[in-house]
Amino acid sequence: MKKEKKKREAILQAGLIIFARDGFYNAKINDISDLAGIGTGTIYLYFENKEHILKEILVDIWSTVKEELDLILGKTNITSKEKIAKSALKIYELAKRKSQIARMVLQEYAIWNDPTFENLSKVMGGIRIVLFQLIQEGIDKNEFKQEIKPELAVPFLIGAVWNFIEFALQNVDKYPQEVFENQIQILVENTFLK
Amino acid sequence: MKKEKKKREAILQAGLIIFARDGFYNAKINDISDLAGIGTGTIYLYFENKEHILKEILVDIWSTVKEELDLILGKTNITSKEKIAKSALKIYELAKRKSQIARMVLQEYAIWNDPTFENLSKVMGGIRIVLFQLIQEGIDKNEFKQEIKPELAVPFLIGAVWNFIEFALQNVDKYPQEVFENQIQILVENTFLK
Amino acid sequence: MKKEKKKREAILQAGLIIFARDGFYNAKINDISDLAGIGTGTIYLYFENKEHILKEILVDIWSTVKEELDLILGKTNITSKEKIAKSALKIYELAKRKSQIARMVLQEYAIWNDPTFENLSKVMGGIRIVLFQLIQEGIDKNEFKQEIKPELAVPFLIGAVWNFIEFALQNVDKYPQEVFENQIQILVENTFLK
Amino acid sequence: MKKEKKKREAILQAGLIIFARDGFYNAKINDISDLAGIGTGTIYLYFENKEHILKEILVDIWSTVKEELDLILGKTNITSKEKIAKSALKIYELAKRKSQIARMVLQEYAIWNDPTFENLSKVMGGIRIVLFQLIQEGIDKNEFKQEIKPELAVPFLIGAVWNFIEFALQNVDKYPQEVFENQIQILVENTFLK
DNA sequence: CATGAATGAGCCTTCATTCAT
DNA sequence: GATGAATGAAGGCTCATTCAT
Repeated sequence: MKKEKKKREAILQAGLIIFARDGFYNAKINDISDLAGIGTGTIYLYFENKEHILKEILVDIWSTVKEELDLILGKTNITSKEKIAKSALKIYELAKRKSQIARMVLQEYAIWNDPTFENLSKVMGGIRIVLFQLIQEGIDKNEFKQEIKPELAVPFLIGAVWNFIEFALQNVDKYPQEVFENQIQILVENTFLK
Repeated sequence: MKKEKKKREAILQAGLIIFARDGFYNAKINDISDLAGIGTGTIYLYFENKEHILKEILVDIWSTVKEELDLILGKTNITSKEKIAKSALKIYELAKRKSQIARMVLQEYAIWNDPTFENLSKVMGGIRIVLFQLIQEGIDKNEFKQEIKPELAVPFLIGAVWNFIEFALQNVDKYPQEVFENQIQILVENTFLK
Repeated sequence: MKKEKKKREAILQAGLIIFARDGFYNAKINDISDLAGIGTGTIYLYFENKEHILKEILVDIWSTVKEELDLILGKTNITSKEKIAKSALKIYELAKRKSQIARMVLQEYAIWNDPTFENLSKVMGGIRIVLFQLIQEGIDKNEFKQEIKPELAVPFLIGAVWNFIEFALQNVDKYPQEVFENQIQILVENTFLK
Repeated sequence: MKKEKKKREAILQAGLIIFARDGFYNAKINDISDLAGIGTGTIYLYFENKEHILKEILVDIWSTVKEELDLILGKTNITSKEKIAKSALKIYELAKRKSQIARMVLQEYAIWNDPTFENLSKVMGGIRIVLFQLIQEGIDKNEFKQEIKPELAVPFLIGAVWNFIEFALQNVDKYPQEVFENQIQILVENTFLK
């Protein structure tokens, strides 16, 4: 990794933590640069402004999510029911593993669709498409209810999983992990089955 | 309606619109007072500060939602499946009727659980309880899947409906209303059925 | 006392207490009107503005002081030494009896000489003149040091007594009253004696 | 002098002038920064807030006074009478030399004892102690009146000198300097002598 | 006369961004 | 490239004063 890349990375890492802790509007650029171990001005060598740091963080995370979903969609040896359950579980696992990241992403939901964040919208759009395909596939294979309209089911599904995760992260100690993993799959599967 | 009430109401109405348009942090107190047709300082005769305006707006809205859910929960002549579908539909209708309000509420999701907003947390907690009871009832009556844990299903359900509405409000022209109403019920019902 | 007078009086009484408690700049007009048991606007029927309330309070108090000093100056059967000691004692007693008033007067020292407070300056000027005459008399009668310049001794004396009182009021419990009374006389007498 | 020090100093200098001209409550931060030739925000790089600027100014000045008094107290080759006279003269000279500073200090008397200004109270306390020792010494050496209680004489003395200076600064042209210097010494000496 | 709700000018402070070194 | 001191626009909030009732 080159030096330049290293500093960009440090800013993103620090931004992640500070944004997650304070939220976008209460996060201070100086806190980010301090945590990143660089000068205040250096931030502006790598990012246009505060918003662009957040944008890139969110794009990174959701890109990872999308990659995982693409893998699942591409599998041929499992049912749609299994695919959709696996997708939910995968997202849950990702969120748990990087709970700090997840928290941040979840809290800044208001920005997901902000038109000024083009790249982000693009990534989010990509995720919606994958999920759309996943659901459509289930319908086509007659595994899922025929009345379901995939384009409307997608936001339903995303909101459900997202808020479930938010809850799970806040109540990490109240239930064994298996319960969370089990429940998210049951609920998601059930949502679409005939 | 007394004069005093009228001015409070004007502030809340204006706050609603400005907060929905700009988000909490970008909303300017002067924009709110201008829109309300009052002086800057007048705001502070009725509200402690900017946060408290938002708080009250959110409490008002969620209180209405809770009242409706209480009514549904209290019915004795319908199945749990119907109750849960009706609940989702009711929330959807409320949101549609006051879409501006809904938008605002949805965007400020980050504040729902903010412990500094006591009253709000209380109302949200109340809603969670009603939904919990609704789901538990379905399980007890053996209408819903026994494996479902209601306390985990609640955030799943809330997130699902909330994000579905967000989507519906953004795509109001793309589908006839019946489709939205139909889909939200199908998806919600399905989530819990055996 | 007529009604009108009564309300003026109430404002002055309340102003006294609030100004003494909070200082001029931190005192709030509403606190004064509340304490006076009248409406906010009523204040402005009797006083031009906040400053004029303070002005009148200070004029009242210093006028009382001046009257007492005039009486002492007019006496013919006592020495100048006794007169000057008696003057200091008198001021001390006045201050003690109305310690709340005194506190206020003392703390707003910065205003004593403010040119915008004409009447006040006039009263203060009157006090200076009385003290001047008192000291001059002592010099003329050869009781006091001939080198003393009365016009310069006056501010010395005023500052001394004033700050002594400030200290006494703050340490009311640490010494018996006789000690304060005794000391103020000794110190003042001594200052001028041959 | 380093750059950093220079800017701090510029703020203190400007604060001095503005506070002296307008008083603490009427002084505007922007006036200070303008006069200091810096940006508004720069003030807050060096001082927590408006109050802290004033605090530091006052501490600086009174510290200088204390140092001078310590020197005088330490002398062994002069009488207590001379010491006390010299102290008063020294303070007078300091005030004259930096009359603008003195004016400011005098006008903000109300803050001298404000408990929120710890450092300042500490310095003022130090001055009181030195004067106490000075007077006690005179009593012990049987130069001063035995009946005098030093702890009560101190506020008397401080108030006297402070108000004398205030007067002197306002009437600088009316008397030759020697008169002021002469009188302050006579009055102070006399106050304590047997 | 009396009221107190309404006003809005004014000010301290913050913090994203810049730029001289 | 890197820095961090400096900037100054912006905005929430206060409170003396007003005026319709």
